[in-house]
Amino acid sequence: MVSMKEIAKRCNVSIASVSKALNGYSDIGEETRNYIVKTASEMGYLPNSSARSLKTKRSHNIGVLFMDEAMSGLTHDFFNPVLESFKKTAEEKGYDITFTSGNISGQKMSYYEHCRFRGVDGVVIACVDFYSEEVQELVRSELPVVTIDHVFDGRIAVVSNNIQGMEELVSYIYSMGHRKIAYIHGEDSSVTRSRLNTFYRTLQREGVEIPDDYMLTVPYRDADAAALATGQLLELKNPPTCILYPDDFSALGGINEIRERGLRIPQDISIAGYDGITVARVLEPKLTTICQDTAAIGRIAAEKLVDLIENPKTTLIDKFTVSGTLFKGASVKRIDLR
Amino acid sequence: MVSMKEIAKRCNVSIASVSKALNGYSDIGEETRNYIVKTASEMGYLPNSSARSLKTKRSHNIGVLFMDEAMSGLTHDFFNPVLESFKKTAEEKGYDITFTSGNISGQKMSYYEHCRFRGVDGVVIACVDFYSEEVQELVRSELPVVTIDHVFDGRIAVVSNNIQGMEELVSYIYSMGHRKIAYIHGEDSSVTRSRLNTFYRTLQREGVEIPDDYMLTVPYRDADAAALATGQLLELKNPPTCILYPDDFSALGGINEIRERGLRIPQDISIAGYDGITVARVLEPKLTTICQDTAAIGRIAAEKLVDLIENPKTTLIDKFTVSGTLFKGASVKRIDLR
DNA sequence: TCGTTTTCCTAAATCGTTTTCGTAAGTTTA
DNA sequence: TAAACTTACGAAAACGATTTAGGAAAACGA
Repeated sequence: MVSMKEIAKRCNVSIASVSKALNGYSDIGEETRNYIVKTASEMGYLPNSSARSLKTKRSHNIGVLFMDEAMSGLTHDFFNPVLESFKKTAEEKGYDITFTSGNISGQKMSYYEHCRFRGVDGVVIACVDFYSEEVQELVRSELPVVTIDHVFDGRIAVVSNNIQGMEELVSYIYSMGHRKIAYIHGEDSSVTRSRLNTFYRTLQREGVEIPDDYMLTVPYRDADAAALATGQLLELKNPPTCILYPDDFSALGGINEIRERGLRIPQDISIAGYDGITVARVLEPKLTTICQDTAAIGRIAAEKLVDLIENPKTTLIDKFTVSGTLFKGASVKRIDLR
Repeated sequence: MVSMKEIAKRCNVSIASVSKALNGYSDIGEETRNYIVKTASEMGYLPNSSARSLKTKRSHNIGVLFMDEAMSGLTHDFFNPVLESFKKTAEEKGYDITFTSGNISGQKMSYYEHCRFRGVDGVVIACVDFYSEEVQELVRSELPVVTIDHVFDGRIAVVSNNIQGMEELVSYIYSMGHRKIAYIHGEDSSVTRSRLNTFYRTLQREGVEIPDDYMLTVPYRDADAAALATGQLLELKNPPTCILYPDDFSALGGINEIRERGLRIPQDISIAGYDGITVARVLEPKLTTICQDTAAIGRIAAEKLVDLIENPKTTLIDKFTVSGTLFKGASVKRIDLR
């Protein structure tokens, strides 16, 4: 590995001059700089990031904390494109992405310890149990942090606009003539609460009351549970004309159950999902859903985090809301109001 | 940040002793060691990985190189669980995962340069254009490398057993009475060639000849192209009784096309996919497919790479083949042979 | 011509570790 | 009791960069 020292020797200059030439400092002569830069590239020089980090305390590395489980309404199919977009943006700004999980070098570490050990410049948190002690420790720490789909006081958060999304979805379904709308929703989390609240509010505004037995709780992204719940709804004396699911994947489970009972979508019953995962747009009938703007969520999270890292004093600490767009699939039928 | 120096001062010992105590060397007294370890943990000491890497030339960091595009038959839905499993195994062995893409710190770098810059101990390559110059450079380098689903001479590779998988799949379909089997296959790659070859060979052994117009090429993971190709097959004078798809996702496109023409699966036509992605097991009729053992692929890749990193002299350089398992979904009907 | 400023460059300290080598004390052996 | 080992520890040199403080030479102003 060729180091600055060797370049210095070859060029008959000091190491300091090499450093300055290579890093664009001003107090170095034009000729010397060119000469040094040229020989450096000839020698195949590459900076050593460990040495650099050691000295500068900046690693140009961002930690990503996310679990594979379907927590907080952020499902895996949904988070992947978010991470992809985050990675792309971060890389453009010169940062690498490292996963920070529990244990390293054999011994267990907390997330926070792991981050400190690796010397990441900041952390993005998503898809985890935000109430766990470990996450709390990280959020309370001095590290720059951005959270996705969860808001902590005094921390930057990027959240999908569940209020707008749910309102648009429910309004659309209402406008299609549905009045008996059931909602199989995910387990409790800030996302779930926000959607549930908007569901009730939007319908109440239209004067629609939803009976309690139209509301069921299932885990996110659990097709079987969703199928079961769907069966329950279909067996009601007064079944709904439309069923909302916690996410698209769950909706797939619902589709199976509905078809198994010989019913057709949307002729016999309408359904809608949430998220807008890829398969939802491939299947027939195309699923009516709210497409999350995963690219924007990832990009904004990366932009804000890098901004926070590089300009800690002036970066606005706030919640950034990203709106989804309603996809009007064929899974919701227009009902004639007699 | 509390360093060894501070611990040394507090304990009235030398820095060397602290290092020895903390890293389990033998030439340190039992009492001193305990005292040092105790104060270190009291002071909240964490090693500085940059300093350590600088000195030891080992980062305990593994680079992951994979593109989001659907190259080489390794689709995204399929690779995700592989990466997940890889990550888990690597972490258990004390390694972190960093994505190594093209550019860092603003300037463009080749993958190899990026790896050297970050000082990763090894690289796993998957899902990329294995013939690109950049990948070649990496593979020819001195870095420990493991590739997934592609074999380079003198390099460790973990590949899914396409021969066994295809053979099992085709034999099963044959045993269900199908003789007119069409194969919509992916674009050329070593994976595709291996599957194609096995497809022909297996059927030939049974004395079945496949007409050329039963064979169509589409990009991997392109539902629309698969739908188009499906239409083409259905319009043949002598249409097949069963269609094989390059992957499960493509099969979804086929399903749509088939249904749009008023045909039922499997009553009117049988289909089969490849990979065994999650949705394939949720949809009805459940898709007959080869379930890749993604967990094993990721785990073995990580194990081999770590082994290669830690024991370069004795690690077996070889190709490790992981078999998939046939999932007999309802999408293939039994045909009575009259 | 002399002092002042600017330009270009270097020496050296430092970041937090690991690791080699030396040595003093303690222990064993003959 | 002297010689030969062990054991336990420390001093110091790396690793490869960044950065501060300062100095020599050149350029400048009067």
